Amino acid sequence: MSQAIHTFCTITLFVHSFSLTCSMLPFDLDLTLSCGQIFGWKKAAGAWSGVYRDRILTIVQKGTDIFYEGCEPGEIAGFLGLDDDPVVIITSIRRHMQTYGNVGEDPFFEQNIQFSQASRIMRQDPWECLVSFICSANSNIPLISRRIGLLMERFGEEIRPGYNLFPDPEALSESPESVVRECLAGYRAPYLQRTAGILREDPDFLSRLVSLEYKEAKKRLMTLPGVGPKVADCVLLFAYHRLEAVPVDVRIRRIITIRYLDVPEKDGLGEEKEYSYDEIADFCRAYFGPYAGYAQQYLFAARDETYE
DNA sequence: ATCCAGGTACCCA
DNA sequence: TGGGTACATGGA
Repeated sequence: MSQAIHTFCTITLFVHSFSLTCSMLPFDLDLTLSCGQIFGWKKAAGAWSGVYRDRILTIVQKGTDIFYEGCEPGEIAGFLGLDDDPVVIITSIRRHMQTYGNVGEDPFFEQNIQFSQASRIMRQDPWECLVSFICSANSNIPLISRRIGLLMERFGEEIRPGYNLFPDPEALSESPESVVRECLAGYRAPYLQRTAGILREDPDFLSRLVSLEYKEAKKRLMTLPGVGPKVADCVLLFAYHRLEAVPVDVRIRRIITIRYLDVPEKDGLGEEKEYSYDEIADFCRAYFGPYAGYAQQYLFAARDETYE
Protein backbone atom coordinates (compact mmCIF):
# COMPACT_ATOMS: atom_id res chain seq x y z
CA MET A 1 0.00 0.00 0.00
CA SER A 2 2.65 2.52 0.99
CA GLN A 3 4.58 1.54 -2.10
CA ALA A 4 1.65 2.36 -4.33
CA ILE A 5 1.48 5.80 -2.77
CA HIS A 6 4.99 6.69 -3.87
CA THR A 7 4.18 6.01 -7.49
CA PHE A 8 1.91 9.05 -7.57
CA CYS A 9 3.52 12.41 -7.12
CA THR A 10 0.17 14.01 -6.30
CA ILE A 11 -1.04 11.26 -4.06
CA THR A 12 -0.98 13.40 -0.94
CA LEU A 13 -4.03 15.12 -2.42
CA PHE A 14 -6.07 12.03 -1.88
CA VAL A 15 -7.59 12.00 1.53
CA HIS A 16 -9.11 8.53 1.22
CA SER A 17 -8.00 5.19 -0.09
CA PHE A 18 -8.88 1.56 0.18
CA SER A 19 -7.95 -1.74 -1.36
CA LEU A 20 -10.37 -3.70 -3.47
CA THR A 21 -11.49 -6.84 -1.71
CA CYS A 22 -11.93 -10.19 -3.37
CA SER A 23 -15.65 -9.77 -4.01
CA MET A 24 -14.97 -6.44 -5.73
CA LEU A 25 -12.63 -7.93 -8.28
CA PRO A 26 -12.22 -7.65 -11.14
CA PHE A 27 -12.64 -3.87 -11.33
CA ASP A 28 -11.36 -1.49 -13.99
CA LEU A 29 -11.94 2.19 -13.31
CA ASP A 30 -10.91 3.27 -16.82
CA LEU A 31 -13.36 0.91 -18.43
CA THR A 32 -16.15 1.84 -16.03
CA LEU A 33 -15.83 5.57 -16.63
CA SER A 34 -15.21 5.47 -20.36
CA CYS A 35 -17.68 2.88 -21.61
CA GLY A 36 -20.50 5.31 -22.31
CA GLN A 37 -22.61 5.16 -19.16
CA ILE A 38 -21.36 8.50 -17.81
CA PHE A 39 -20.16 11.55 -19.69
CA GLY A 40 -17.92 14.45 -18.85
CA TRP A 41 -15.33 12.66 -16.76
CA LYS A 42 -11.73 13.36 -17.68
CA LYS A 43 -8.51 11.52 -17.05
CA ALA A 44 -5.38 13.57 -16.45
CA ALA A 45 -2.07 12.33 -15.07
CA GLY A 46 -3.66 9.02 -14.20
CA ALA A 47 -6.47 10.58 -12.19
CA TRP A 48 -10.12 10.67 -13.19
CA SER A 49 -12.11 13.68 -12.14
CA GLY A 50 -15.68 14.71 -12.65
CA VAL A 51 -18.65 16.36 -11.08
CA TYR A 52 -21.18 14.52 -8.97
CA ARG A 53 -24.05 16.64 -7.64
CA ASP A 54 -22.42 19.62 -5.89
CA ARG A 55 -18.90 18.23 -5.67
CA ILE A 56 -15.82 17.40 -7.63
CA LEU A 57 -14.68 13.81 -7.30
CA THR A 58 -11.20 12.64 -8.15
CA ILE A 59 -10.43 8.94 -8.35
CA VAL A 60 -7.28 6.97 -9.09
CA GLN A 61 -6.89 3.26 -9.47
CA LYS A 62 -3.48 1.72 -8.96
CA GLY A 63 -3.75 -2.01 -9.17
CA THR A 64 -6.13 -3.06 -6.45
CA ASP A 65 -5.84 0.26 -4.63
CA ILE A 66 -8.33 3.07 -5.06
CA PHE A 67 -7.46 6.62 -4.03
CA TYR A 68 -10.10 9.30 -4.00
CA GLU A 69 -11.24 12.61 -2.69
CA GLY A 70 -14.43 14.61 -2.81
CA CYS A 71 -16.75 12.11 -1.17
CA GLU A 72 -17.03 10.11 2.00
CA PRO A 73 -15.78 6.54 2.38
CA GLY A 74 -19.34 5.26 2.55
CA GLU A 75 -20.30 6.75 -0.80
CA ILE A 76 -17.59 5.80 -3.24
CA ALA A 77 -18.37 2.09 -3.44
CA GLY A 78 -22.00 2.74 -4.24
CA PHE A 79 -21.15 5.34 -6.84
CA LEU A 80 -18.81 2.96 -8.66
CA GLY A 81 -21.00 -0.10 -8.22
CA LEU A 82 -18.33 -1.88 -6.23
CA ASP A 83 -20.96 -3.61 -4.12
CA ASP A 84 -21.92 -5.68 -7.15
CA ASP A 85 -20.03 -8.95 -7.22
CA PRO A 86 -18.99 -9.79 -10.80
CA VAL A 87 -18.57 -13.46 -9.98
CA VAL A 88 -22.11 -13.66 -8.66
CA ILE A 89 -23.46 -11.72 -11.63
CA ILE A 90 -21.70 -13.72 -14.31
CA THR A 91 -22.55 -16.98 -12.59
CA SER A 92 -26.19 -15.95 -12.54
CA ILE A 93 -26.12 -15.01 -16.20
CA ARG A 94 -24.56 -18.34 -17.16
CA ARG A 95 -27.13 -20.23 -15.12
CA HIS A 96 -30.00 -18.44 -16.84
CA MET A 97 -28.60 -19.29 -20.25
CA GLN A 98 -28.76 -22.96 -19.26
CA THR A 99 -32.33 -22.55 -18.06
CA TYR A 100 -33.17 -20.93 -21.37
CA GLY A 101 -31.95 -23.99 -23.21
CA ASN A 102 -28.24 -23.69 -23.89
CA VAL A 103 -26.53 -27.02 -23.72
CA GLY A 104 -22.98 -25.72 -23.45
CA GLU A 105 -21.56 -22.32 -22.74
CA ASP A 106 -22.26 -19.26 -24.86
CA PRO A 107 -18.93 -18.72 -26.61
CA PHE A 108 -19.89 -15.27 -27.86
CA PHE A 109 -20.75 -14.05 -24.39
CA GLU A 110 -17.66 -15.67 -22.90
CA GLN A 111 -15.46 -13.99 -25.47
CA ASN A 112 -17.03 -10.59 -24.85
CA ILE A 113 -16.66 -10.65 -21.08
CA GLN A 114 -12.93 -11.22 -21.49
CA PHE A 115 -12.78 -7.56 -22.38
CA SER A 116 -15.54 -6.08 -20.27
CA GLN A 117 -16.15 -8.09 -17.12
CA ALA A 118 -14.22 -5.53 -15.06
CA SER A 119 -16.67 -2.75 -15.89
CA ARG A 120 -19.34 -1.78 -13.37
CA ILE A 121 -22.70 -0.19 -13.60
CA MET A 122 -22.54 2.99 -11.55
CA ARG A 123 -25.11 4.84 -9.47
CA GLN A 124 -25.28 8.27 -11.05
CA ASP A 125 -27.36 11.14 -9.84
CA PRO A 126 -30.77 10.65 -11.52
CA TRP A 127 -31.13 14.23 -12.72
CA GLU A 128 -27.63 14.30 -14.20
CA CYS A 129 -28.18 10.95 -15.82
CA LEU A 130 -31.53 12.06 -17.22
CA VAL A 131 -30.06 15.21 -18.76
CA SER A 132 -27.16 13.22 -20.17
CA PHE A 133 -29.27 10.65 -21.92
CA ILE A 134 -31.78 13.14 -23.28
CA CYS A 135 -28.66 14.64 -24.84
CA SER A 136 -27.59 11.24 -26.14
CA ALA A 137 -30.40 10.78 -28.63
CA ASN A 138 -29.15 9.94 -32.10
CA SER A 139 -25.59 11.01 -31.33
CA ASN A 140 -22.22 9.40 -30.77
CA ILE A 141 -20.35 9.31 -27.49
CA PRO A 142 -17.78 12.03 -28.24
CA LEU A 143 -20.50 14.40 -29.40
CA ILE A 144 -22.62 13.67 -26.33
CA SER A 145 -19.67 14.46 -24.08
CA ARG A 146 -19.04 17.74 -25.84
CA ARG A 147 -22.68 18.69 -25.65
CA ILE A 148 -22.90 18.02 -21.93
CA GLY A 149 -19.64 19.87 -21.32
CA LEU A 150 -21.06 22.94 -23.05
CA LEU A 151 -24.30 22.77 -21.09
CA MET A 152 -22.35 22.59 -17.83
CA GLU A 153 -20.11 25.44 -18.88
CA ARG A 154 -23.00 27.62 -19.92
CA PHE A 155 -25.58 26.84 -17.24
CA GLY A 156 -23.81 25.16 -14.33
CA GLU A 157 -22.24 26.96 -11.41
CA GLU A 158 -18.47 27.14 -11.62
CA ILE A 159 -17.17 25.80 -8.34
CA ARG A 160 -13.53 25.65 -9.35
CA PRO A 161 -11.73 26.87 -12.46
CA GLY A 162 -12.63 24.40 -15.19
CA TYR A 163 -15.24 22.64 -13.07
CA ASN A 164 -18.92 23.43 -13.37
CA LEU A 165 -21.82 21.67 -11.73
CA PHE A 166 -24.60 20.19 -13.80
CA PRO A 167 -27.18 22.85 -14.65
CA ASP A 168 -30.13 22.70 -12.30
CA PRO A 169 -33.71 22.55 -13.60
CA GLU A 170 -34.27 26.29 -13.15
CA ALA A 171 -31.21 27.35 -15.07
CA LEU A 172 -32.09 25.05 -17.92
CA SER A 173 -35.80 25.75 -18.13
CA GLU A 174 -35.58 29.53 -17.86
CA SER A 175 -32.94 30.17 -20.47
CA PRO A 176 -33.76 31.18 -24.06
CA GLU A 177 -34.00 28.17 -26.30
CA SER A 178 -31.41 29.58 -28.66
CA VAL A 179 -28.76 29.48 -25.94
CA VAL A 180 -29.45 25.83 -25.24
CA ARG A 181 -29.30 25.08 -28.94
CA GLU A 182 -25.88 26.67 -29.10
CA CYS A 183 -24.59 23.94 -26.83
CA LEU A 184 -24.89 21.55 -29.81
CA ALA A 185 -28.23 20.46 -28.39
CA GLY A 186 -30.10 21.03 -31.64
CA TYR A 187 -33.65 19.75 -31.61
CA ARG A 188 -33.09 18.27 -28.15
CA ALA A 189 -33.11 21.75 -26.63
CA PRO A 190 -36.90 21.96 -26.13
CA TYR A 191 -36.90 18.42 -24.68
CA LEU A 192 -34.29 19.45 -22.13
CA GLN A 193 -36.09 22.65 -21.25
CA ARG A 194 -39.55 21.17 -20.98
CA THR A 195 -38.31 18.26 -18.86
CA ALA A 196 -36.39 20.71 -16.67
CA GLY A 197 -39.57 22.76 -16.28
CA ILE A 198 -41.59 19.74 -15.19
CA LEU A 199 -39.01 18.76 -12.59
CA ARG A 200 -38.75 22.30 -11.30
CA GLU A 201 -42.50 22.30 -10.70
CA ASP A 202 -42.37 18.80 -9.20
CA PRO A 203 -39.03 18.45 -7.40
CA ASP A 204 -39.89 15.00 -6.02
CA PHE A 205 -40.65 13.49 -9.40
CA LEU A 206 -37.36 11.59 -9.59
CA SER A 207 -37.15 10.50 -5.96
CA ARG A 208 -40.63 8.99 -6.15
CA LEU A 209 -39.41 6.55 -8.79
CA VAL A 210 -37.34 4.71 -6.20
CA SER A 211 -40.36 2.97 -4.71
CA LEU A 212 -41.92 1.96 -8.04
CA GLU A 213 -41.61 -1.32 -9.89
CA TYR A 214 -39.34 -1.24 -12.92
CA LYS A 215 -42.15 -1.03 -15.46
CA GLU A 216 -44.04 1.64 -13.55
CA ALA A 217 -40.93 3.73 -13.09
CA LYS A 218 -40.19 3.41 -16.80
CA LYS A 219 -43.69 4.53 -17.69
CA ARG A 220 -43.36 7.56 -15.44
CA LEU A 221 -40.02 8.54 -16.94
CA MET A 222 -41.43 8.23 -20.45
CA THR A 223 -43.97 10.94 -19.70
CA LEU A 224 -41.07 13.41 -19.82
CA PRO A 225 -40.31 15.13 -23.14
CA GLY A 226 -37.31 13.59 -24.88
CA VAL A 227 -37.57 10.39 -22.87
CA GLY A 228 -38.50 7.26 -24.77
CA PRO A 229 -37.86 3.62 -23.90
CA LYS A 230 -34.12 3.80 -24.51
CA VAL A 231 -33.44 6.91 -22.44
CA ALA A 232 -35.73 5.66 -19.66
CA ASP A 233 -33.83 2.37 -19.50
CA CYS A 234 -30.49 4.17 -19.37
CA VAL A 235 -31.66 6.27 -16.44
CA LEU A 236 -33.11 3.26 -14.63
CA LEU A 237 -29.94 1.24 -15.15
CA PHE A 238 -27.24 3.85 -14.65
CA ALA A 239 -28.87 5.97 -11.93
CA TYR A 240 -31.39 3.73 -10.15
CA HIS A 241 -29.38 0.53 -10.54
CA ARG A 242 -32.36 -1.40 -11.90
CA LEU A 243 -30.30 -4.22 -13.30
CA GLU A 244 -33.19 -5.68 -15.28
CA ALA A 245 -33.27 -2.57 -17.48
CA VAL A 246 -31.82 -3.25 -20.92
CA PRO A 247 -31.17 -0.12 -23.01
CA VAL A 248 -31.49 -1.13 -26.65
CA ASP A 249 -29.43 1.09 -28.92
CA VAL A 250 -28.48 0.37 -32.51
CA ARG A 251 -25.38 -1.48 -31.43
CA ILE A 252 -27.08 -3.78 -28.93
CA ARG A 253 -29.89 -4.30 -31.40
CA ARG A 254 -27.39 -5.43 -34.00
CA ILE A 255 -25.57 -7.75 -31.61
CA ILE A 256 -28.70 -9.41 -30.24
CA THR A 257 -30.32 -9.69 -33.65
CA ILE A 258 -27.33 -11.18 -35.41
CA ARG A 259 -25.94 -13.35 -32.64
CA TYR A 260 -29.10 -14.57 -30.93
CA LEU A 261 -32.34 -13.93 -32.81
CA ASP A 262 -31.62 -14.15 -36.52
CA VAL A 263 -30.14 -17.59 -36.34
CA PRO A 264 -29.07 -17.93 -39.99
CA GLU A 265 -31.78 -19.82 -41.86
CA LYS A 266 -29.25 -20.99 -44.40
CA ASP A 267 -26.66 -18.28 -44.75
CA GLY A 268 -26.92 -14.55 -44.04
CA LEU A 269 -28.46 -12.64 -46.87
CA GLY A 270 -32.13 -13.13 -45.95
CA GLU A 271 -34.13 -10.00 -45.26
CA GLU A 272 -33.17 -9.27 -41.66
CA LYS A 273 -36.18 -9.00 -39.44
CA GLU A 274 -36.36 -5.76 -37.53
CA TYR A 275 -37.19 -6.74 -33.99
CA SER A 276 -39.02 -4.28 -31.80
CA TYR A 277 -37.44 -2.63 -28.78
CA ASP A 278 -39.38 -4.85 -26.39
CA GLU A 279 -38.62 -8.01 -28.33
CA ILE A 280 -34.90 -7.35 -27.95
CA ALA A 281 -35.09 -6.27 -24.31
CA ASP A 282 -37.46 -9.08 -23.31
CA PHE A 283 -35.24 -11.63 -24.99
CA CYS A 284 -32.28 -10.33 -22.97
CA ARG A 285 -34.20 -10.63 -19.72
CA ALA A 286 -35.35 -14.14 -20.60
CA TYR A 287 -31.92 -15.27 -21.72
CA PHE A 288 -29.57 -13.46 -19.32
CA GLY A 289 -31.91 -13.28 -16.33
CA PRO A 290 -32.26 -10.57 -13.67
CA TYR A 291 -28.79 -9.20 -14.42
CA ALA A 292 -29.67 -8.58 -18.07
CA GLY A 293 -28.60 -4.96 -17.63
CA TYR A 294 -25.10 -6.11 -16.78
CA ALA A 295 -25.06 -8.55 -19.68
CA GLN A 296 -26.02 -5.71 -21.97
CA GLN A 297 -23.24 -3.61 -20.48
CA TYR A 298 -20.68 -6.36 -20.99
CA LEU A 299 -21.67 -6.69 -24.63
CA PHE A 300 -21.71 -2.94 -25.16
CA ALA A 301 -18.35 -2.32 -23.51
CA ALA A 302 -16.51 -5.12 -25.24
CA ARG A 303 -14.28 -4.36 -28.16
CA ASP A 304 -15.84 -4.08 -31.57
CA GLU A 305 -13.87 -6.94 -33.08
CA THR A 306 -15.65 -9.39 -30.83
CA TYR A 307 -18.90 -9.28 -32.72
CA GLU A 308 -18.67 -7.96 -36.28
C1' DA B 1 -20.86 13.69 -50.45
C1' DT B 2 -23.43 10.29 -48.04
C1' DC B 3 -24.16 7.66 -43.94
C1' DC B 4 -24.24 6.98 -39.15
C1' DA B 5 -24.51 7.82 -34.12
C1' DG B 6 -26.32 4.90 -26.50
C1' DG B 7 -33.77 8.04 -30.32
C1' DT B 8 -37.99 10.58 -29.84
C1' DA B 9 -42.16 12.93 -31.28
C1' DC B 10 -45.55 13.19 -34.43
C1' DC B 11 -48.60 11.78 -37.98
C1' DC B 12 -51.40 8.44 -40.28
C1' DA B 13 -53.90 4.07 -41.28
C1' DT C 1 -50.63 -0.52 -31.76
C1' DG C 2 -47.55 -0.23 -35.50
C1' DG C 3 -44.94 1.85 -39.41
C1' DG C 4 -42.69 6.05 -41.81
C1' DT C 5 -40.35 10.61 -41.21
C1' DA C 6 -38.24 14.99 -39.51
C1' DC C 7 -35.12 16.52 -36.44
C1' DA C 8 -29.30 19.08 -35.47
C1' DT C 9 -24.68 18.02 -35.33
C1' DG C 10 -20.11 16.37 -36.41
C1' DG C 11 -17.06 12.61 -37.70
C1' DA C 12 -15.80 8.78 -40.88
